[in-house]
Amino acid sequence: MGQGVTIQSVERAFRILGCFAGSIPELGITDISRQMGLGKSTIYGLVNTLVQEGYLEQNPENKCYRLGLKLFEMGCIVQERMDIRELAKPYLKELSACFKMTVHMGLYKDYEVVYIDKVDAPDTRIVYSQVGKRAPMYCTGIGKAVLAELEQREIEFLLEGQKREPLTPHTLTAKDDILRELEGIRQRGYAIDNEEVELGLKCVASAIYDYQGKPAAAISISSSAVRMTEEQIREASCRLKKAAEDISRKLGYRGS
Amino acid sequence: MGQGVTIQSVERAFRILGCFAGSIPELGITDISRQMGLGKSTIYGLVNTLVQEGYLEQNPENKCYRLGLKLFEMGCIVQERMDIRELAKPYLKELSACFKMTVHMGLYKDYEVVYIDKVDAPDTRIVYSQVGKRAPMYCTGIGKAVLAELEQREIEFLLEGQKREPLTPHTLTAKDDILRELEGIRQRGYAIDNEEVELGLKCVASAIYDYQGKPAAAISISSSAVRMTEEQIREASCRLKKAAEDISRKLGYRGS
DNA sequence: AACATCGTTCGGTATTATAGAACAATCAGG
DNA sequence: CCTGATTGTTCTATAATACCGAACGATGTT
Repeated sequence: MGQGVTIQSVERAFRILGCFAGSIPELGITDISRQMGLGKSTIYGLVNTLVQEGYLEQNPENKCYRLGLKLFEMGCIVQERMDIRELAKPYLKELSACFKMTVHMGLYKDYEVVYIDKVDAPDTRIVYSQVGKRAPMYCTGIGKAVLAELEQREIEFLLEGQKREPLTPHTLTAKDDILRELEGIRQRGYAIDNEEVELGLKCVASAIYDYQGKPAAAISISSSAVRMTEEQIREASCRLKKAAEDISRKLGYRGS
Repeated sequence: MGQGVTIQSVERAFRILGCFAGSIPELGITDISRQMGLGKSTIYGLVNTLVQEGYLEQNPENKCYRLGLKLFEMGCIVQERMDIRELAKPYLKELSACFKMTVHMGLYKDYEVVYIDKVDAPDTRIVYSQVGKRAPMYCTGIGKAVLAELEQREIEFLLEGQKREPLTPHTLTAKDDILRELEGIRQRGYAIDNEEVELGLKCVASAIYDYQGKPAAAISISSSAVRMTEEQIREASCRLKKAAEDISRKLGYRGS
């Protein structure tokens, strides 16, 4: 992680931004000061700079701070430049429309999955949005689909390095179980999340490869467990694999 | 602008991020160094820190840097917390479906408009996305709708402070012309962009008020000039005003 | 093969961020 | 209405820290 030169005050500034990623959207100077373990005046200067740059804004009523619009603006720019996202969008839409289920796309980044897009099922009422969120590799459909296709060294490293918690009774946490599961994924060409992250929720996922042949992302079709029958899984996995292959090819992948 | 304490290195770090907001998505150390007018080693340290925090990432091929995924993640969080956005979404969808035109929502921020959401017309092929972008007040529908409802002092200050360029032959730039236009907007209750920002593009816009009664945002219906007939403008403005009022009321506005 | 340009490293210097105490403003409770 | 404990903010001395210029090795170009 921490390699090379680090400018202390800049690092601190971003750690302050990180404080606002939690569940509490508004924080005061004292809150931040406590959370960071630094003096109030130090935080004050940093926060002031963040406000000037538009990355934080101050609620004039209670003097508390919250994340600023600039982050939204910059986030939009990043979004526009993610060509894999634009490229995959029509496939996601088609899959969602075809199966009337929710479709996700996740990027492999820093040994985790970052959800970068989704298309909700047409009948979705409550939207439990995941876009922008991170998720672990070992128990999500998208995570496992990517994990299975990584180099053996990287798989080992990944499974060694992180602790795994059982999110449901179905979650695999033992290293051997996961390795066996990954072997199955490689043979089938797609991964299944069998209520491993949330009870009553199943999904099918398939990996997307970049021009170097490395798994860079994955797409998934998810639905309530009752609707996701064996029959549906067969059909969905087939269409999903086809879509993932097409996207990979458009990214410059020349493989199987 | 620059009030209070400023931490130099933090300010510089964010100015570096700003360099990537332009049209060139990848920059090298030397590029940034030139653009910032600072030594390479100074930039190197700052960029390194930005990479460590995930706000920049390095392309391993050409060693160049680009905006990092962390900005996307943080942008998504900001997006989630914009309650006005969630609140207005159904109205935008309905307006778009009803008129088969594109609907935008813009926030008033720092004497400019920031587009925070849109719903494309159903038949839209090319998507010239504006979400996340800023736009001037004096010539856009959303900008004028908000501008007209600001306090006279603020209007004066705003019109004094910025230079206005005619984007099309229809753009109003003279202060007196604009003041007269704003008077008309206040009387009608909605603003019209009559090909003032792009030839062949018209739009109707109406302001949204926050709980303090101040204009905080606006929504607009836009379409090609040929489709936007007098008849359409009458109907659209009527529905638009109704929607804007409803949204304002949900934000806590208690007014006319 | 010489040259130019790139990203990166190094170390002395003094600018700059830091921390702690004091400030005014606000709020809660008696 | 006053007290007392918060809050965000300002100030200042200190020394830690970010800065710069020059040098490095690696690429790629002429």
